[in-house]
Amino acid sequence: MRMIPVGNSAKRGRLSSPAVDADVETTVASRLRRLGQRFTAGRRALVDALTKVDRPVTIEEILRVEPRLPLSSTYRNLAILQQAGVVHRVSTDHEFARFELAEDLTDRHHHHLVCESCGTIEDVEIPARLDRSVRAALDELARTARFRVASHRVDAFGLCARCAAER
Amino acid sequence: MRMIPVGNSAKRGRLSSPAVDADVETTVASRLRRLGQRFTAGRRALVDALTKVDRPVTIEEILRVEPRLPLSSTYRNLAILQQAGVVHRVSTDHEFARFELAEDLTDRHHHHLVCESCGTIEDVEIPARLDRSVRAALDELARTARFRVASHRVDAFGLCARCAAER
DNA sequence: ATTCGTGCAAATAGTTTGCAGCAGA
DNA sequence: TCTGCTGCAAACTATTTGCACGAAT
Repeated sequence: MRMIPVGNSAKRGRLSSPAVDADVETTVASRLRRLGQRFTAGRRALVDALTKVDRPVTIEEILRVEPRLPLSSTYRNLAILQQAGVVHRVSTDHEFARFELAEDLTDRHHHHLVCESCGTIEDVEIPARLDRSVRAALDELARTARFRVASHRVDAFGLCARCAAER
Repeated sequence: MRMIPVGNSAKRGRLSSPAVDADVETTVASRLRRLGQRFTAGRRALVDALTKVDRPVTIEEILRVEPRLPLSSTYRNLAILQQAGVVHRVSTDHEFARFELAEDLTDRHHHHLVCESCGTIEDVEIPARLDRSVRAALDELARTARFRVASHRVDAFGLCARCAAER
């Protein structure tokens, strides 16, 4: 398993300190409270870790950043945070599940470049107008199937720069 | 069986008979041969089962249709067929992996309506022009990340008609 | 004090693999 | 005949859960 540099999101005014955006903290706390759940240190560490990386990460990657977190609590807390709408689980063809912060916490509707070789996922933003067209088309098709669309996903699969170089 | 007519090239008529299209048989056989693999009865049964259902199915669903297939051989053969480019593995947020025939065998570039409640997936076709726009936009974004796009995916998540009714 | 979270260890479950026999080219 | 496919059972591994202790309200 290779080391992946933990890059910081180029978001305006984002802290580079270990602390999480106070805004995000408040939102997370209130969403947890809504479920009768507490915003404990372990959960804060998870949100922290996910804030620092701007792409979906595996549990292993999270534990590499936060080695003090026990495996079982991490699974349990990611599930809770997912229920609270704070974390989004991204399914992949690779062996490990990946997690990211929910879009409404990052204010960045994005899509994914999924490397079929190493499983790494990069975030990208497609033009808003195109995204709206996709959504409209899906809504229209869903109508025929009486399917209720909640969200959509546009992903690209292929080879990341690193894996392409290794060939 | 939901067909949504769209301006996509519907080159070949679909059979409604239980047997697999002879065309598909030939293609599958040759792709297997390319890997030094045989087109055995078990593999034929798998292709058969996937041809009959027009959506990604779980192993359990396959075995319900073809109960004579042993579990381990099914996993092994699906992996082989995937390598041969005959079968495509669809990753989901649900517990089971799902499989479908490769698009170039069905001549139907399609996308998915994924039910977040029961995990069932329906196929839909979005307008070809929109699909091309999506692809172009992803190619453009990928250029920046030096990512090589091989394929893309446009999926909708929500509630299928059946699950929506149960609420 | 009581409820909820934690962390270890053990269990679960989808998937993979070793191996002996069988079958297709 | 000779590889390679099959099918059973056993192994593997990501994830989940039971339980007793600790923390927060």
